[in-house]
Amino acid sequence: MNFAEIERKWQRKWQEDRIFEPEIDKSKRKFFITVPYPYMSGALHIGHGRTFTMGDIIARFKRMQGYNVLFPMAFHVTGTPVLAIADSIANGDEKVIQLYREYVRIYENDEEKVEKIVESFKDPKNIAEYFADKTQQDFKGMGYSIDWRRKFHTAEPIYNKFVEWQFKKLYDLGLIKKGEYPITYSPADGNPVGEDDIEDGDIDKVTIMEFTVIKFEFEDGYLVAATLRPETIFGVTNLWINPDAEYCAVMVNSERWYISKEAAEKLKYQKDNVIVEKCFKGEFFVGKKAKEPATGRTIPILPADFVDPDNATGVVYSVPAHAPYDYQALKDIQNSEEYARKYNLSQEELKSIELIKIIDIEGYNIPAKDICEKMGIVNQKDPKLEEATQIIYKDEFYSGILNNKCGPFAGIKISEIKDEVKRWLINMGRADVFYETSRKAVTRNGHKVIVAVLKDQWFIDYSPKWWKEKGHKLVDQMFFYPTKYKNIMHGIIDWLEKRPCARKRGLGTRFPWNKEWIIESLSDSTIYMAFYTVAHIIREQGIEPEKLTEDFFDLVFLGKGNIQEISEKTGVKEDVLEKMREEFEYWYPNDQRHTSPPHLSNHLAFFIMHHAAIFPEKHWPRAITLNGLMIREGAKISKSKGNAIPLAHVADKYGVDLFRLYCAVNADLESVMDWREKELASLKKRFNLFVSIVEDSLNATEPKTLLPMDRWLLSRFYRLLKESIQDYDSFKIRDAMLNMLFHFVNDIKKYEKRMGSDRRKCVIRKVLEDWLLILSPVMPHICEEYWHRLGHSNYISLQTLPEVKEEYIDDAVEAEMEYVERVIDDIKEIVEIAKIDVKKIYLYTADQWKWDVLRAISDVPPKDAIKEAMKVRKSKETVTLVKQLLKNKIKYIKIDEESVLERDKKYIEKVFNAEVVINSDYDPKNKRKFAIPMKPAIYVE
RNA sequence: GCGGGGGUUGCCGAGCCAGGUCAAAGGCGGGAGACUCAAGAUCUCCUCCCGUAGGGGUUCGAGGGUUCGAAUCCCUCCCCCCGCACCA
Repeated sequence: MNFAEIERKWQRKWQEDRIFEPEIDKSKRKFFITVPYPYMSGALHIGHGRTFTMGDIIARFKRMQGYNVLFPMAFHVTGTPVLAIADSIANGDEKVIQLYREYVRIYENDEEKVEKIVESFKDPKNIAEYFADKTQQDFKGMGYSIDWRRKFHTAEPIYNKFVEWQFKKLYDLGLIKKGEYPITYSPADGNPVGEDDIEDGDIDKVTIMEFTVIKFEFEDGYLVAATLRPETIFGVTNLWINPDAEYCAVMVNSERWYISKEAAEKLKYQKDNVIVEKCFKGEFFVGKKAKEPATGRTIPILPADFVDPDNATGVVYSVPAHAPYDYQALKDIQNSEEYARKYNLSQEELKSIELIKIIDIEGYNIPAKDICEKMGIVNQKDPKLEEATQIIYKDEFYSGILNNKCGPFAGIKISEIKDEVKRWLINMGRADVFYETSRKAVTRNGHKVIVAVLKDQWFIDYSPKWWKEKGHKLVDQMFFYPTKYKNIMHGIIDWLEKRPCARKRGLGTRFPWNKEWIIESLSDSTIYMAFYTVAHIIREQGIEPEKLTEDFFDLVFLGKGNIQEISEKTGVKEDVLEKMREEFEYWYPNDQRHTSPPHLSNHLAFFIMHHAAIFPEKHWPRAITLNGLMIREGAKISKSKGNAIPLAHVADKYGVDLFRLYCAVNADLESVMDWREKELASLKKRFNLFVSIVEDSLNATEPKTLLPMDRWLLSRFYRLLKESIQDYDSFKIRDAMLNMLFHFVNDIKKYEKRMGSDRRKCVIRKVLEDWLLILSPVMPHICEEYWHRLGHSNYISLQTLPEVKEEYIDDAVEAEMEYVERVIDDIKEIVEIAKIDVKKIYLYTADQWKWDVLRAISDVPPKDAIKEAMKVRKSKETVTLVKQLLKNKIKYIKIDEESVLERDKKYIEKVFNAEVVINSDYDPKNKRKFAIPMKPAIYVE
C-alpha cells in the first residue's frame, strides 16, 4: 500500500470539496482555534511541525465533537530577519546564500531554478512570498484542516491597515508613549543593531549593562568613574586610571568630565551636548588627587594596567576591602618599589592607604582580602580574580549589610539599598548613568557596536494598573493546559513594563504618527485572530487597503459607528459591511490558541493584554494550550547544527499519518519530545499492525452470537474508548492514543491467542467504524481511506465521535478473563520453579466461607479487617486468611470461580498440554486448604 | 538570584497531582526460540537478585519524617535543564 499516495489523494479531495472552509451556521456551536502564524525566514522543520500538528489534531477532534470549527492560518514576515537575509544575499554573503540554496532545494530540483530563486531573494518580499507559498504547500501536505481562504502575510497593505487600527486604539487609551531608551547601535552604520546584525549575536548574546558613573571632583571638573556597585562608594580609597590610555576632557551639559577617549565617543550617543575639548595620556593624572562625593575625602589617583579604556568610562574607583581586583592591585603596588619609582610616587604614601570595610557579612572579616588569601591569588593578573569577584558580589549582594561608615544607609541589606544609594548620588548631582555592552561586539561587517540612547523611541506601556487588572481578569477566566502556565502568566503580566514597539528598519507596518518607524514584529501580531474572521471577504470583494479606515474596523470589530455613513465614507457596500460584522460576531472570541512555551513571556502575554485593552469581555480569548519543544536524538534542532528535517520531507520520508501519530503518542503536551529514528521504527511496526488488523476485517462479517471472549474484547474496546474520549477532551491526547492503539491492540492479540484470527476478524468488524473514528483526528488519511473502503460516501473528517456503547462494558467478563490469566501465570511459575514435567493439573477453588470473609472486609480499612472478618467466622484460620488476602491485595468481585475454570478448561489444557481437573477429591499434598478467593490452590503432577 | 521543571531498574522514558493491585507501562539495547539454505525482516518469550510449588530479598538522587503501608505526601541537602524582555 502506498501511504503517500493515499495521503495526497485525500488531501486533494478535502480541498476540492472545500470541507474545511466553514461558514456561519447558527445551529451549531462554533469553535475558533488558532496556532500562531509561522515566521517566514526559511522552510519549517519537524520541530515546528509538532505544534501545528497538535493544533490540527485538536481542531479535528473538536469537529468530531460537533463544533463548527474554524482553523485559519497566515504568515509572519515582519521585522529585521527577512531584511537581513535579503541584505546578506545582495552583499554576496556566501554562508547565507548557501543556506538559502539548501532551503530552496527542499522544493526545487532544478539547479538553475534554485539559483534564480535565491537571486530573487535580494528583495525581502520575495523571500516572504516564496516561503509563505511553500509553507502553505507543506501544511496541506500534513493534512491540516485549515481554511486557506483567510490567509495573508503581515507585510500586505490590508494587514498594515489592520495593525494601524490596533495602534490607534492603543494610542487612544494612552498606552503608546515616547521616550528614551538604550539600544545596541553601530555608529559606523548609523543604525541600531539587533541580534541578527551582530557577529555571533545568536550564540553569545549582547545585553546592555547600566553602569552608575560617579563624579570625583578633580581640578576644574570631575574624574568620572564607572561602577556596577555604587553602594561601595563609602569604601573608596583611590582611583585607578590606565597611564598609557588616551583620556579626554569632555563638556557634558556645562560640566567638565574626564573620561577615556573611547568613553567620550560612546557618550556622544547617550547624551546631548557632549563636546570633546582636548585629549592626553592617562599619566597626566598620576599622583594627583580627587575628592570623593559621599563624605568628601581626598584620595589619590593611581595608575593601573588592568583598567580598560574601552570599558565604561575607563576610570575605576578602588574599594580594596570589597573588590578582589582592587585589593590585589593595591597589595601589588604597596609591595613594589619599582612601581613607586616608575611613577614617581611616594612608597610611604602608598603604604599608608588602608582598607575601609563598609559591609558586614557573615563568614568574612574583610571579604576581598579573605577570598584572595583563601583562593591563593598571587597577583593582579591572576585569572582566579574573576571568580573571586563573582563570589563576593553575590554573597555581599544577598547577605551583606552596610555598616556605620555608610551614613544614612547603615544597617540595611545591599540588595535593598543598592538602588537607593544610586538615586541619592544622582539626585545630589554626583552621579549619572552610562550604558555599556555586556561584551565587546562588532557587527557582521566588522563595525564596532556600542550602546546608544534613542530619544524618541516609541513604547507600549504595559504598566498602567487598570490594564494589568484587566489582563489578570482575562487570565483568571481563561483555561490553560498544562494548567501550571496560568500562574506563570499572572507572573508575566505583573512583570511587564514598557516595551519598545517600533524599529527603524524591517518589513511591516509603518508607525501611524511617524512613518520613519516600523511597528516591530511582536507588537503587530497580538489580535490578528480577529482579522481572520473577515480577511477572506476583504479579498473576495477586492476592497482596497485605503478603504480599511479606522471607522471601518471600529464598525466591524467593535460595532461602533453608523453603518450607512461608514459605507458612504469607505465605499464598501452596506451588505458587505454587515456580512463582515456578522462573521466577526459569530467566530469571535478565539476559543483556543495552541502554541509552545517560548511564546509565553512575549507573544501570548501581548495577545492577552491587547485583547483585554481593545475588546469587550465577551470577545476575550478563552483558552491557551501549549506543547513542549521537539528535539532530535537528544539534541536541540537548529539550522546551524544541520539536524533539521524539513516538514516538506515528512510525507515521503516517514508518512504523514505516522508522523502525526508520533507527535500524538511519543510525549504528552507538557514534555519535550525527542525525535528518534529508532522510536519511529518501532512505532511504524505498531502502525503496520493496526493497518493489517483493519485490512483483515474490511470484508469480514460480524458474528451473529457473542461468545464470552467476544464480549470481553468488546468490553475492553468500549471501556478504552470511553476513557480515550475523556482524555482527548482534557488534552491528554497521548493517553487517548495509547489506549486505542497500544492497549487495545494488545487486547486483540490476547483475544486472538485464544479465539484464532478468523473470529478476530469478525469481531473487530463490529467495532471497526468506531475505531477508525476515534483514531481519525490523529491519522486522518488512513482512516479516511478505510472509511470509504467500508462503503461510506461521506468524509470521516466530518463525522461525529463514536458512541460509547455502555451495554458492552462488563466488569465481570473482564474480571473472569483476568482471573484465568492469573491462574495460568501461577501454574507457569510453579512448573518452572519446580521443574515439573506436567501431566495433570489439579485446581481447587476457595470454600464459600472464604468468600464470605473477603466480601465482609472489602470495604473495611486494612487495620480493621481482622476484627470485621471475625464477625463472619471466628477462628484461627480466619486470621490467616485475612492476612493472605491483604498481602495479595485481593479485591472483592462477584465471580463463580468453578464455572469460569470449567468453561476455560480446554484453553488451560491447551496452554500446558496437560489435563486439568477442577475441585477433585484427589488431593495428595493437601493443597486444597491453601485456596483463597481469586487464587485457587494448585497441584501439578 | 528570581521563576518554572526535573533526577525512576543498562539507556530513553511512563508512574508521582487523587499513597496500597508497583519489581514499577512502553521503547531501545541484550538473551533464547520460531520462520529461513543463510543473513535480514518479522513474530514469540525472557531481561534487579535468590528460590525444586505460586515465595522471599533489595531498589525509584541523598538523608530524615508522616503512615499499618511511600517511587508517590512533608522537611533538609546535592545535582541537572529551561525562561528572565525589546529578540523572532
